[in-house]
Amino acid sequence: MKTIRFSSKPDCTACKLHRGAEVVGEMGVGAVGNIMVVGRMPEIHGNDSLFKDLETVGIETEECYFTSALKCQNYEANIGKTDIKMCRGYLEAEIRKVKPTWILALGNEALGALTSHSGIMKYRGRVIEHHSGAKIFPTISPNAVLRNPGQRPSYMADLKLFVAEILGKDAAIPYPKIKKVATQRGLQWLVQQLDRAELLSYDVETYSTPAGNEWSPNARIISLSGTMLVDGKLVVWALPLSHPQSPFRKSWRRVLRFLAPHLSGVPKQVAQNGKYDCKWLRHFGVPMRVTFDTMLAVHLLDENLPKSLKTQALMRLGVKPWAISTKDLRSTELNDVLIYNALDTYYTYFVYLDAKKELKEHPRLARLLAFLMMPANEILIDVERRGVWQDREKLQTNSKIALDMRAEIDQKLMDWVPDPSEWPDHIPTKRGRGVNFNPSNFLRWWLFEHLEFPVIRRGKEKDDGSPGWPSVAEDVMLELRMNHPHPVVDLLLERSKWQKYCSAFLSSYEELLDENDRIHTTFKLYGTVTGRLSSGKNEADKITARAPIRGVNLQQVPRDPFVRGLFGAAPGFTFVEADFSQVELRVVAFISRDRTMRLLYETGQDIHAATASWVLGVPQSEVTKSDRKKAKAVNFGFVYGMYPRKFVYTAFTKYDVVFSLTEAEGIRAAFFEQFAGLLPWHNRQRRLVNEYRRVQSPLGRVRHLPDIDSQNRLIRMEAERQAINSPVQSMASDMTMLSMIEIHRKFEEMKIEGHFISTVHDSLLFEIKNEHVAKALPVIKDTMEHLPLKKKFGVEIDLPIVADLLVGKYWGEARELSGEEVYDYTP
DNA sequence: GGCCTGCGCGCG
DNA sequence: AAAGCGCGCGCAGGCC
Repeated sequence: MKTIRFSSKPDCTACKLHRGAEVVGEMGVGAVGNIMVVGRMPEIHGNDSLFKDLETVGIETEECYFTSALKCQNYEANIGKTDIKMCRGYLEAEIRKVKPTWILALGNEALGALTSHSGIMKYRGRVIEHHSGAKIFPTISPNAVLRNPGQRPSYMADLKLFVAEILGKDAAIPYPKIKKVATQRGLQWLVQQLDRAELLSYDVETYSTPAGNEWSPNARIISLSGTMLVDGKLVVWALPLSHPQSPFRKSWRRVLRFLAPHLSGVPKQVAQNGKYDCKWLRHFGVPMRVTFDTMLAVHLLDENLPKSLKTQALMRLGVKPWAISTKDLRSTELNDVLIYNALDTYYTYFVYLDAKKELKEHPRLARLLAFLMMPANEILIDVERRGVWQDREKLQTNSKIALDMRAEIDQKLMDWVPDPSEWPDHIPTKRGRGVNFNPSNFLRWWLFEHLEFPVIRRGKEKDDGSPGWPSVAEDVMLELRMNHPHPVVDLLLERSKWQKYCSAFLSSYEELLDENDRIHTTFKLYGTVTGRLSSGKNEADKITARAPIRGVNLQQVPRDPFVRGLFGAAPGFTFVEADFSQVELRVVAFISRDRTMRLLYETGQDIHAATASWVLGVPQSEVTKSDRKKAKAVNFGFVYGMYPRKFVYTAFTKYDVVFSLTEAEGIRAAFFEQFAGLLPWHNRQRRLVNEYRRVQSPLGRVRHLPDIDSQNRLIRMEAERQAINSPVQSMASDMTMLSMIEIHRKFEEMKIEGHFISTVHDSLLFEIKNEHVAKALPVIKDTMEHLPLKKKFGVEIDLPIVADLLVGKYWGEARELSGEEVYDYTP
């Protein structure tokens, strides 16, 4: 292999980078005609850890040419586009000489130098053609990975993908023979096969506007595919449905209904993110289930890894991504759609096998999948389909009120706005120079220059080193109200509330409320690193939706009854909210075994009130509701590793109470003296994460924390705090999930007419037929307070767990029940 | 006009 | 010197 070394240009002064540089004009070195690796600065030439990464995925470093986008080594300068441009000539000369077939671009600067594109996170992993004919493959820079090891898994996945692209062929798994089911005889064949199959991995291709919405009038299933295990043999098939070229384009609904019992009768049903496919298939009359979801399994095994089927197939099976070109499947060749659809199920099956094997080595994770994730998934399919009832009239009334309130405030604010002729030209707004009381450049100019309020705080420093925007956040306004009272400040504070209500909540509720006055969300069981659910629109909506879409976030509904009180129970039903009382702190007491905290809970005391009592120095009997709220800040903050400075800030912004730094230090010291078991617990978690680079919850949920290896001390400390918080948050949310599963089962067994309709981390929401409320309440409370944790996970939580029940017509306006009322309920 | 990011803020 | 955790979403600015 011929190698080449360009002579360096130590006297280059083309851009500013040569000034103060450690190395000037250093060119690349390495082999000709094969792979060119382009980093950011010349350090890349001898980067041992990069060499190791490349060797790991099977790239011979002796056969590569190493060079950089910038030829000067200068860590002080702020690198701009012009600097990269000036260096481009050198890089192009190297490319002409080296004639690489592949170029691996590491980081945004390399991407910019090679393609003029910017945004490495967007372009990573895609092949881009260079004008020389070479193929460019961008990914993130190895230095970014060193600074932030959490990026490592996806970085290595990219490198593996790069190798797969170079080799240009798939690895271990043979390409399947796909049976196209397009005739009556084909359907008969499919029925026979399905009836004998022990396992089916399935997937649907769908079309609707907005995307991903099975309720749309134009929603249709384009095709359905499967990979089956029949008598020990794999059978792969694809069924065209509503596609212009499909023989079943007119009868696809009937075809589905015909196949329904045979499809849903297969004992094992595997899918990737199958909740989506189930929602669609159930909507069109096929009662499919998911007995094993590859996405959920993969998420449990490593919550940090990319979970898409393509990535998993690549990482686990070495299969190169398969794809079809266009988004609108109706105008894609039917055969292409079918192949794509079938390959999805085929590779899902192999990912399933691989994930199952891995789960065998992690029995606690396997148990979480079987006892929590899959049952929860099954329940959530119907919960999402059912939706939550809203009072349509109330929504209309309140929407109008909110809009009017905002308009009224705007009008008052206008009194202080000067005539546009007095505005300076430099107000840089793209959308004209209109008045805008949202956080905008107009507002910043108006407040801080025209009205001459002092700048309290600035946002993040900009890339070129200039100071960030003056902040107009709520805490800034609160401080202005205190020290520089002015009607404008009060009005703006009031306005931001109504603005948020209008834009984020009421208007989207109005758009999304369905014809049965119900509003829908999509829950994700793989949306968080701790095991909590996340809630919102579905993925497809986020990408393509322009029109109204289904999917509000049910976990951030303002507690103000003005908004929360819109949600409720449909006529004839009662709304029931069941809250775990202080469940996270009880779990802290359980895990840390702190004696004081345990004693407080064992004797049925209120820990927030207790903390309020000694922080504020008042007897516990005189602790007010707002005192208790302040104490919450103390408890949560310090338990999870908050320090005095931040505590002062949070106490002020979130709880409206002013502490000095000295006071805060005193409170913190007293807190850890009071709960003497907490710091030793913190230290245990720190030791564990440093030793194993991960932590586990008592139920066995794993949080990987690769950032513990960061070279940056602040990032390491962040990982340590996450090691403290994660097991607690995980256990608390798993308790909520288990409650949901158990209560759902009991409702079915006891034939209680009522449904679980939503959850917000430590609370469960139900809609229960009026006549069945009395029967349901004790079931809910007993289940939550006595979860079968011992039976299912071998964990005995030796502390009282308490659930508070609230009953009413609307959420947020429901009445809290006493213990007796739960067991002897009269409406 | 599409797409991305930073910020601020809704919730637990 | 700086140091709660976990989310999703809307707006504005700015790039292409």
